[in-house]
Amino acid sequence: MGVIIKKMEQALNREKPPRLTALRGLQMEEQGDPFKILIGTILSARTRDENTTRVVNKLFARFKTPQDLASADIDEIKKIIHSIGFYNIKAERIKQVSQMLISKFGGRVPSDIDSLLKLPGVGRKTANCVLVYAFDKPAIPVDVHVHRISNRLGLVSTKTPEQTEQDLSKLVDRKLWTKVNDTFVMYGQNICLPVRPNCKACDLKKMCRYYSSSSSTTLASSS
DNA sequence: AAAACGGGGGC
DNA sequence: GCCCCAGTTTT
Repeated sequence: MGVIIKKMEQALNREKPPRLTALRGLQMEEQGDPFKILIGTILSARTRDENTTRVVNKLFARFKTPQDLASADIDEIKKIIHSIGFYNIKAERIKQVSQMLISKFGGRVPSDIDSLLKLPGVGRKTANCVLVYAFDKPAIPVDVHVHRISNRLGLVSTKTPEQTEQDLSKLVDRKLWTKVNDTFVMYGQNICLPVRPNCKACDLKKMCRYYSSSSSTTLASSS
């Protein structure tokens, strides 16, 4: 797995541009704060990341703690995050999450999966993000990119992200559990796209089921 | 199993 | 103008 990640990183560097830095609201200046990781991850669902990062920073400039957000005016929250997708639902949820943190978890973000999954708007992917990024606990957040690429490379053979998570966790060294997410996601955005992936730039063709089963017309053209 | 939530960016 | 996007909840 370490080799795979290294080859992905090399390809990403070689393909110069995208690198969409400052990814995911988890690597902002506020990283390490479980509350901000939790809220930032909830807000990032199904939205482009540069945009979300900006919004998250704006939100935390105004509301810094669960107490702040729990008592915030919902319309002000909505106004701040209005430029991201699903902003209406997300505003309600992050306020509810903050309230529940206070009422059920002593104002702190819980560090076990069962408690995290009780929070509104928190599913497996978000819960695992909090576990591994905020608490350095074993967890593999499986989003569409991790799921797709793991299957294309034959690391797993699964239908659901849950299965992928389970199978991957047996395969991956604990040290790499955050890297799998970080690297696969960037690779998925920039090279191993859902459709017309840039296989020309990829050094993993030899082990790739998608590549070996694709005709040249389904791959991205070079010119 | 499928629909619904959704504004912004790429083309 | 059309299509897609670091999911989760509800039907």
